[in-house]
Amino acid sequence: MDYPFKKIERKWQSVWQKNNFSIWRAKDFGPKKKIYILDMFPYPSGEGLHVGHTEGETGSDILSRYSRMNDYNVLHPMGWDAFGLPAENYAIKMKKNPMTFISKNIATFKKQQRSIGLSFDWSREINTTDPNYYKWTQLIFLKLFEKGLAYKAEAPINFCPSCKTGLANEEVVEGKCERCGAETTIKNLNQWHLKITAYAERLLNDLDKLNWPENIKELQRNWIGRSEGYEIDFPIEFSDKKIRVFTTRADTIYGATFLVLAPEHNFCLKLAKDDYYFLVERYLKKTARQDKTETTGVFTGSHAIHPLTGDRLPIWISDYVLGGYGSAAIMAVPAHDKRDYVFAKKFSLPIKQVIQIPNEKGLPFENYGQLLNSEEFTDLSSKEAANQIGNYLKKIGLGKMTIKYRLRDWIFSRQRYWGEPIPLVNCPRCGIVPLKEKDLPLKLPKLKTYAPTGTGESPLKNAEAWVKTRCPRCHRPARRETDTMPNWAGSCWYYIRYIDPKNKKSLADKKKLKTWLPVDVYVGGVEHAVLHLLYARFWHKFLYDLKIVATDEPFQKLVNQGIVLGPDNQKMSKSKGNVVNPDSIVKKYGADSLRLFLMFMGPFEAIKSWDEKNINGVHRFLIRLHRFGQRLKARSDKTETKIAARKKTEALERLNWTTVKVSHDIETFNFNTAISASMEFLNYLEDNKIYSKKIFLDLVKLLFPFAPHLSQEIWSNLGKKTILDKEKWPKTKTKSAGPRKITLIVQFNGKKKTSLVVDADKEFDEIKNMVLAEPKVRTNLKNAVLIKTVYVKNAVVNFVVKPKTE
RNA sequence: GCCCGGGUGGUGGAAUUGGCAUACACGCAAGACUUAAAAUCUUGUGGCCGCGAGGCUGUGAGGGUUCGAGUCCCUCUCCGGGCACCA
Repeated sequence: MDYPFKKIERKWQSVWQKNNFSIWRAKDFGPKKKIYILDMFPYPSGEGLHVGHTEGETGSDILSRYSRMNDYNVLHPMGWDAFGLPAENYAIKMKKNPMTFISKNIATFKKQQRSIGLSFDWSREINTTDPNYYKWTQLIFLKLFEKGLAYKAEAPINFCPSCKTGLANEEVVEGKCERCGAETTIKNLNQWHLKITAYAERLLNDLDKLNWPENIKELQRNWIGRSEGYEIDFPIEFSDKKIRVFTTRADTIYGATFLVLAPEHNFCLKLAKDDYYFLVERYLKKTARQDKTETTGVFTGSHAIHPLTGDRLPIWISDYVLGGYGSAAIMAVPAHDKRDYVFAKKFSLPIKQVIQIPNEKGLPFENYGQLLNSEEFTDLSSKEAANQIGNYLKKIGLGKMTIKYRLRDWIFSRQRYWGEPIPLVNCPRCGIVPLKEKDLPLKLPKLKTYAPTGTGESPLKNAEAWVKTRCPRCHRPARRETDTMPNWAGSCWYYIRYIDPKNKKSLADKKKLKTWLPVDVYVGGVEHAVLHLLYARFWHKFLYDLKIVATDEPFQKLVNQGIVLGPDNQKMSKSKGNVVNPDSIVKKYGADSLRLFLMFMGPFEAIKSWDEKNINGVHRFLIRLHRFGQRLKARSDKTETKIAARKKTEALERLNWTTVKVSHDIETFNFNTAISASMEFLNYLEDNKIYSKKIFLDLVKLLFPFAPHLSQEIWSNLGKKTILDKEKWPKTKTKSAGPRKITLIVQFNGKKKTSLVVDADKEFDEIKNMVLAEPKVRTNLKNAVLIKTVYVKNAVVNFVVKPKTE
């Protein structure tokens, strides 16, 4: 028989809702230990909550409810990352302000979150598009500007022709716009940048301190891409100028047979000799860096002088050398670099081997062999040679050690409407002038049309009345900056605002910040590894330098929920029509079943595919749990005393074990095994007819974080008046009272033959006779010669034998 | 090409870190209840051999270390993810 989940869930949700959910409100100051459990706040899209959100939010909810019962002061807030393109596109289509769309969606999201029983502290709700919120986002930008970390520069940047805006490096995935999937192009635009590269070293080093999944740390390390190497100057023949190259392989310098400049290099045209000028000019014009497979290049006609050998090295131009990395010029060592090799082959340039490659097959080019053909450095190891050659170059003034990063500065302006306006003014007299703090927030104006201009400029350009202003410094007529911030800006510091969401004087009160930061557990998807998570760390470190926050990292522990694929094993998306809406599951099976199902599908961090038929398993479990509660209620208290003492001791021991297991598994996000341990325990109670209210109520407590509605219902059905959130988690004992029994495994040659129950912590001599008396042991020993006996206390005895030979 | 993960029944997945492989659940099969079906309950369920007790075999492949390997080491292979003319 099914249980009345609809009635039960409605009932307890309305109890929790009293006083605006005050039971889940975090106390800023108090004697309890704090824990800050944070979800990556969602973008309130028109599609509503999907099972991906639900999975992560259920996981953090379980930990939050568990923590409350373990006497923690829990901060578990929720809010809305509401700037961004979908709302803007909707606004363009409907000719309405994006806010109307956002408000409606937020209402839907909240209703859904309540319907699955998520225990957020709603008194701290925030919304990045609220001027009372983005006032502070703008203030942080002004601080960055003040410290010289925000600058405007014309640079070739990624541009999305469909979204009609510039993008950050991080927003381009495989040459496509991260948001809309259109192919991006490179455009020269005058854009605001944030100098994230100034923090590269710290962003890299501090990863070591964090309790994050190793793969995410590795993604950030690769993205930052630190390389140690040398800058080496190659004098140009018949000139006093030098070409500076960057290499991580100074040891291969004797193998350099030509130089290659990126087409963006300043010297390209200057170096082009008469006969070659036309060719070079043509090459520079047509190169578009589209085709990465074809090797192209052009000779300048000039030569450089090798700083050690004095050889003449031809200087070439090719787009396989990048303009934006290193010094946009390389020394080509075709014998030991694959790309240089391909280029040398194509244009018949010399190849000179300078490192021993011991084995043709399997060894990488970077293999640290010994040097060949390298004058006094010959026979040194590659590593040693790099040092010595580096030192020598330094001595003669042609080289120095240096560190380069792959990380680029963050392109921070967007030519769109629905973002925080950049609070700056262009004054014909004073130049770029920041607004005063008292003039924040600089609110977005209402427009007639929100469509991008198509000229590469923001729609705000059209709001003439808003654009026209006066310079904050000289008070003469001036014009506002019309670019807006990217949608990542608001999410860079929202976890700070939750701590003090209504503060009118500062981002948040210092004392409160000190109480709550850092975030102890941050739950979200892996897709933000080099976007939000990198940007937020950058801003946090900046705020740390301003002494606004007291920790140098925002998120101590990070947990990624694995994505939930659709039933077809494809990523859920509207266009594929495989999106599963949690509402339909709640309707059919109830919120508790949905929660349990999501957590039982597999490890929290693993990729899972949605297979609805498995929901029967957890739903049946809840039915049985409910029924067991009903049965207990129907019995008189006298029945309980009838359970045999031995049976009861065993049950208590199993309960203890289950409690330890479930607690551990919640703390480590192994929810699937916590649930199976609970299932096993209920199976055990049923099979052995252990109708003990006391024991069962402890199981109900263990299940409360997972299935709060039904657990609370059973709790109250069995005569308890309290709210489970305020109850204490069952206590565990580390040692059991009586003599502990263990199951000893008996192996022959490492293979299990039998097992027997013995007292724990015994030496082999004490139990030897018992073991030898086992029939299986006797027969096995009879037919063999015993060579050795291995005994591991409390675990195993292994008889090493060989067959009797006749 | 480089860097991370991962490969266990028909399926999702367990295995306290070197000590009972396949817990828990799905599915399937048989049975009970039912006029019937659904729901529910009971039993069985890695493969091979055997009526049976039982035996053999088994965690992508091959080798190694060990009394003992899903777990550690080496070689290979396949799958997933990330980065990529980054010098």
